[in-house]
Amino acid sequence: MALVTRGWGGPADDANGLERAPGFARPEDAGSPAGAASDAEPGEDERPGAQVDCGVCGDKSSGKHYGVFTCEGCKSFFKRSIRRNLSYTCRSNRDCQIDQHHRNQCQYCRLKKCFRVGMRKEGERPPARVPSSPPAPSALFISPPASSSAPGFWGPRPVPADACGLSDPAQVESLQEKVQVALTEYERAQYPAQPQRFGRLLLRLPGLRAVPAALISQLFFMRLVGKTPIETLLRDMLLSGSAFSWPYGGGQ
Amino acid sequence: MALVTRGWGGPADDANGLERAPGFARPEDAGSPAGAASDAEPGEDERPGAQVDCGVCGDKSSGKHYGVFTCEGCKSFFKRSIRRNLSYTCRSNRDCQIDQHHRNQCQYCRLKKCFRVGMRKEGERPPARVPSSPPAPSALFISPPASSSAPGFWGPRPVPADACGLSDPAQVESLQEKVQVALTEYERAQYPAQPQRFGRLLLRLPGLRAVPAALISQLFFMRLVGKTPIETLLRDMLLSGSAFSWPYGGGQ
DNA sequence: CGAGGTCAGTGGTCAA
DNA sequence: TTGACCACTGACCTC
Ligand SMILES: [Zn+2]
Ligand SMILES: [Zn+2]
Ligand SMILES: [Zn+2]
Ligand SMILES: [Zn+2]
Repeated sequence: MALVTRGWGGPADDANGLERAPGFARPEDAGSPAGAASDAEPGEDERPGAQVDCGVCGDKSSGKHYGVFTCEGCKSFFKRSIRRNLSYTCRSNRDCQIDQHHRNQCQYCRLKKCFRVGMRKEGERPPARVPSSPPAPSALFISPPASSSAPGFWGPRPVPADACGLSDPAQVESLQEKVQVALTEYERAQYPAQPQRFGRLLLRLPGLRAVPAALISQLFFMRLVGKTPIETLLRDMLLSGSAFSWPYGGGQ
Repeated sequence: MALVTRGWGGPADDANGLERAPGFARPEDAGSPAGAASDAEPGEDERPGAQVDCGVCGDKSSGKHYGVFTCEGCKSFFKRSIRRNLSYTCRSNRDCQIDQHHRNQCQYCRLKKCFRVGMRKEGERPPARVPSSPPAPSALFISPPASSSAPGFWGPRPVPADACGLSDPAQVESLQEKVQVALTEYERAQYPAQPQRFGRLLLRLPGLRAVPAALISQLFFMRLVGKTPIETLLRDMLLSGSAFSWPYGGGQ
């Protein structure tokens, strides 16, 4: 089984995967020419009366889940991965076959396939009643509610003195606020009974600022992203949007 | 997600109950600032033409249901609860935030809010347009959204060094958090389009702490409360609850 | 308009 | 950790 770590952005790798159906493309189709994983037959989308197969593993689907027809297993797997922000690692070459009998062999490739066929956490078009609704609306930028481990957070007003190469205060401030808002939403969603959490967390920042960034980085990010400089990671995340791919997290 | 039990005939366990708002809402267990997103009152303003929000969770309402403007979700939830006589139990302190994104976190508090804003089966209080309920909601601590200038707010962790006569850190912290939560709700209600406001405000605190309390007091509170020491004012406010009367309520 | 019903989709559960 | 199972939710529909 694949190694597991917390915090992720998407499965990743070359696949830069996640590039959802660009503009207009049947979400189902995605499943086929995945180069590596080819199983679910694209063609047979919906025959009246015929059950649609799981877009991820080809098993019998139990309906549409997270935007795609999938089986109960893939639905639960995706749910758990999203919910707990799990991150997996492939022991092969990230091109493991994902079908009904092998879907549990590699979590990394299974999750990757989930994204590839278009599964998304929720934000978009959840039920979409009556209308056959195929107009695949923007698939770009899922605008994820922030990764739970919430990296990229810094200081209040002034640009941190030890920040490297930052120059545009307004831009920096804007980014900081985006992250703060994301954290607000996350906390409210995860701890609705503790409305004071966000305030408490925020007021820890000034104190944390007194700790050298290098030390913070080592204490908090080392286990998560290995020796990759957090600055590099953040830059990549911000620039690549949802297509971002995490470097390998060292074993947990 | 609150525990559920069938049939709530037995008034036995406190756990359930949720005494309906008989006649005119009883203050409900005071304490709880409960209300989340703009805790709307039954009276509620309703401008013709303007969309009214759900009185329970703040989501868009789809019309009046069971006597109150509510969304489809709260309407169905209330219907199911009443019809099947469901009884829920809160896992926290019965003061969970109920808004569009948290309404499913605690059924107990959701139903409680339904009753509080005036939802009822049907045979009761018809269109009774009479705002018979405005009688000062709850006597104790209206827990109003805090005056915008938000006095009484201080520092993060440690009791301010220049605070006079404070001795119980836990108590102080508890009060600070109450004020912070109040400010959160106020900001959310007043500036729904600026979710970052609270964070920005909170992060000003560390900087403000560097300014001598006496100066702060003079700059911010002088015009508001004259020469009355702010400490005295706060003490009186906290001790007298809603019965408190401002020195001379300086102009706006 | 609003009460009432419907059911695809979601979330939680818990043996295996 | 997986996934079969089932209660709950809420957008939509009918009356
Ligand atoms: Zn599957
Ligand atoms: Zn693999
Ligand atoms: Zn509602
Ligand atoms: Zn509750």
